[in-house]
Amino acid sequence: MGQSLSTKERLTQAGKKVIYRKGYHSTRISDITSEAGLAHGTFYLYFKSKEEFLLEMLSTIRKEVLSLIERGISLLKGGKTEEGKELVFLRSFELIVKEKELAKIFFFEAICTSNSFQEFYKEGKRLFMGRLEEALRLLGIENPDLKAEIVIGTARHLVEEAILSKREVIDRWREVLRELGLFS
Amino acid sequence: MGQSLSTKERLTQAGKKVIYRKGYHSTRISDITSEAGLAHGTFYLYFKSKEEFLLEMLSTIRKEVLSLIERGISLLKGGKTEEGKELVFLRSFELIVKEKELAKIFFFEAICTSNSFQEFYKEGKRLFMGRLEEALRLLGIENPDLKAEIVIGTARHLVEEAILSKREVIDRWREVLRELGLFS
Amino acid sequence: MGQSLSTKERLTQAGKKVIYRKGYHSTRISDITSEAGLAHGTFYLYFKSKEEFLLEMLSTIRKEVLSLIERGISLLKGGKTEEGKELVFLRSFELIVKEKELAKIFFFEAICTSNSFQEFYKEGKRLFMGRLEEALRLLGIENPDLKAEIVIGTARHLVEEAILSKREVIDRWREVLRELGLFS
Amino acid sequence: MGQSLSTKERLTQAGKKVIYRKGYHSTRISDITSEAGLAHGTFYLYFKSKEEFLLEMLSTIRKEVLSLIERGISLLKGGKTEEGKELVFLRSFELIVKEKELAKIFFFEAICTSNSFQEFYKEGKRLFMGRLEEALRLLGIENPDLKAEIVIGTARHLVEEAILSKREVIDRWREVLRELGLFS
DNA sequence: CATGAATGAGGTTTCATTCAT
DNA sequence: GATGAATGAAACCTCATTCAT
Repeated sequence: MGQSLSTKERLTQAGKKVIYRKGYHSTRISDITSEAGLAHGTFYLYFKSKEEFLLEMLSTIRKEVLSLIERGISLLKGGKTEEGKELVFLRSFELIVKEKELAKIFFFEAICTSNSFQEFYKEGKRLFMGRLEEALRLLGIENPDLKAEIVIGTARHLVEEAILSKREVIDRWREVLRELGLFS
Repeated sequence: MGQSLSTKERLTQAGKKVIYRKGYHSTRISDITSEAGLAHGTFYLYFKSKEEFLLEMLSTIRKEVLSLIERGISLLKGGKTEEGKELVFLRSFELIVKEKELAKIFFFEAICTSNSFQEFYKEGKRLFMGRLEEALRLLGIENPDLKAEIVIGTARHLVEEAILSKREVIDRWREVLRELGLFS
Repeated sequence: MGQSLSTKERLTQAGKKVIYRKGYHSTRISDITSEAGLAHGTFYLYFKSKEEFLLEMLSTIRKEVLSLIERGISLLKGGKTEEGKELVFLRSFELIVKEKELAKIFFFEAICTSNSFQEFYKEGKRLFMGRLEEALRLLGIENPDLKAEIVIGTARHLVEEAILSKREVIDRWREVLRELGLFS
Repeated sequence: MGQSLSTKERLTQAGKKVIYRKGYHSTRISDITSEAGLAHGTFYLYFKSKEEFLLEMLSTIRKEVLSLIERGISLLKGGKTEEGKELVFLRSFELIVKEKELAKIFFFEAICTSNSFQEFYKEGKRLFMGRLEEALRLLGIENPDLKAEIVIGTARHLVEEAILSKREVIDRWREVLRELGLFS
């Protein structure tokens, strides 16, 4: 921290940026390395292949969001309802929107790259949904499984709007949560 | 039915099938033609390029769904509330789920193929949302624009489940509509 | 004559026109047939292949010009000097310029198509040169072989100007002949 | 010499050789690379496309000959008549004949490849002619523009003989120049 | 650690030619 | 004779990956 980034991190940052801009398929390894100011071959010192690189990007965002939600659930379990809700429903959403480069990669590149990435995406979605349902249950919401689907669907829709149309969606998301009776 | 299809239709059907299975990027023209039992070059008698082929697939599903919704809106305007709701909220959803090959192409290939396809997708989404909002307004629903976002997001989520996880989602969709106060 | 053209002739005329415009390599058989208002396959009822078609074009112009020159030489031999010179040096040049479509094909497509066409071109050139030298000898010109090379080279250059730059070259050609002491 | 050539140079040399032998259209990129002992893809590290490669070949010869003539003209302007004539009329011709591979590409491939190459050829010819006329004017020759056309046409004819029929033409060219009163 | 030249498999597209009607 | 749908060989070009320095 404060330190100049490691070579691997430079590649990751560059890849995030370039893939966000051009999409995974149109991004060449040399785009990433030249964005990072490194030689083409350097890429392969840190990643086995382009696919593995994508997987690393995807894991990052998946892990970050999940851990946020899990911390929220711990709070809920500890009786800190407001703080928990905040993390589970707001902070996690804001994180995704803030990390729109990674989010775009997760939501829009994962499915159409290959079947193994599709699996990765599905697994991620299942994990999100499970946590969400648990949170809703802890909050005593009726039909938590159904509500979870509505929440996750609408969230995804707004994230899409943020990414594809650069729309501001944070406030809208609060409205949605209010409408669904999850926030007041 | 039972009639032999035109060559173009054979290509379209084959393409739909193969792209659904392998994804647009992994599908080679020769995959499509050999699935159709035709020679490689035949493809180019009917489509200018692989991209144009994709566009045709995308247009098909977009047009079909939109026209269904529009017919529903006409009914709503004509006072036939129940029939209208049926078309706008149920039949259109069922159509998408039935045409899951095309739907997958629309929802998952459009965004990550090239910017022009992304625009096509965005335009489609805008059109869907506009119609949906209109329908909700005709039904006297409060906050029709907000509701439209929730509806479209959740619908998309369930379609994704149907496509990626082969989950049965028709009944679930009815539950969602009921939960949102749109059906009884 | 006066009759509508035969199918074969329609193809030939169309080919002449299209190849002049687009060049032999860029011209597709279907360009020729559609210019002629015929079906694609019809081409192959009259020509064995695209190459044979080119050969026929090339033969046409070669034959026409040679026969003109030969008639001129006959006149020279019969003592009709002025009429002979007229044919050999002027009419033949004018014919080539008038038939610029065929001339372009002969001069610019023959060499770079394949080795057999190169041979055809070389043979044509040898024939032209032989006749020209004979004519010059009949006229009692000194160094007829050398003069023939100068005449043929300059003629070709002006034809090129006419074809590539649409320059008017008939008068210029007369000046050249005068400069070379062949006309007064 | 004896030094190993750069990769780009190896490709250029190989291309020159192969195109001379087979013609531009019949030459595949892989012919060039395998002649150079390199992999197919290497070609595209040094040239954007087959067309750009051709352009480079064409530029080379055009530039070389023009610079020779321009040096000759400088000499003429400086009063060094004999040395200037030598460069303008003899050395430049010899250079073209020596570089017959490139000359063939310039004279026979440029015209029939595409319109942009045709333009390149026409521009080259215009430049040659302009210089030649200037030289003739500096030498006090009458009708320099007409003479320039005769000189350029005949030169081109002899170059063609050298290339297509492997004829020895240097001495013949001297005869031509003498016949035209440009050398003694 | 880093470099970047070289590799070559693989995909899209074109179009001369055939042939059943 | 005429048609035009279908064929499939070839050629261009890209780019992930390797490896000698």
